[in-house]
Amino acid sequence: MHLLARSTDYAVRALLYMAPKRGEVVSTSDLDRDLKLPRPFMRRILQVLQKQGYLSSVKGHKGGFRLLMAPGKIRLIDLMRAFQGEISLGDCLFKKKVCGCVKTCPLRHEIKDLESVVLGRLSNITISRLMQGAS
Amino acid sequence: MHLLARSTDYAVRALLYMAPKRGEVVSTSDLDRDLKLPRPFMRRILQVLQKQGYLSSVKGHKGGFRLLMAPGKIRLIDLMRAFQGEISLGDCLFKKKVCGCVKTCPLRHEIKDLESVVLGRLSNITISRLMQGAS
DNA sequence: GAAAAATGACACCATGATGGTATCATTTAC
DNA sequence: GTAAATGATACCATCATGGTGTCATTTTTC
Repeated sequence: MHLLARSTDYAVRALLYMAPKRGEVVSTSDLDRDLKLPRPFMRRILQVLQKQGYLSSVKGHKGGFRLLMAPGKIRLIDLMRAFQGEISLGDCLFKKKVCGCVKTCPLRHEIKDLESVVLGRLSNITISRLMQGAS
Repeated sequence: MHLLARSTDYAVRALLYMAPKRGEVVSTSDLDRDLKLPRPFMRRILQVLQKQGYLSSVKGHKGGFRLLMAPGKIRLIDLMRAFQGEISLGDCLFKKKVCGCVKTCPLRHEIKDLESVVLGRLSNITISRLMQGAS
């Protein structure tokens, strides 16, 4: 059971790498050289981060990506959503087929409860907080 | 992202079904008739529950399973472990390949933290508690 | 102007976990 | 003896994930 997908993890690493270099253009090659992550996969991830507004892209030779958002505003939960979809521990596994017991299902209730706890904590984890934590 | 696998969910349903019938023998057919879950899959699940000591089995005609353990002692976390393996949100995704930063990895630390919270709450959820919650 | 180095946009593939089925042997009530 | 159950497994289909590859376009640099 992985809470974080690899893609999310890679994204975090990339952002942690770029955070101190704010304003600078960082290319996939830079990431590849320093972080040793699978390059084409990383490219895809950076493109997502760009579309989500975390990065701006610079095309052409000497191009790359630039960090747009303040590290304190980049929340882990949002990255997870971008790469893994909505985080819902508590969705009923059965779409109307089995249960019917939407209201009464005790499991659903307990897990939904837990979910809000998890989401709450994940919301507090930001890139800048992770940067501090690395010390 | 599913915290609970379907197998775990089925197991819970089966146990909730059997709990009020304690002492009685319940067969796969009974479960099948009343809970409308995929029968051969259910069989496999009951066998696991038996091997784990939750149920005893009665072979032959009119056979089935009998609930052994008190509903208050059956914890969701243990069922999850039985059907989904060890619940570890925080394992590093990379086995020595990428990181090296075992101590410093900030993500790892934060998630491990969250993990203990989740495990703690899951440990408190028992079958009997779910029975009450259904009211 | 041409080559090099970058992103944009996809299509594609391999693998593993999960959900689910099927089969055959054995046991036991009637 | 037959029906109805479990024991034990082998098997299969589907899907999410991780990862690769390709082609077009852009832009710097010479």
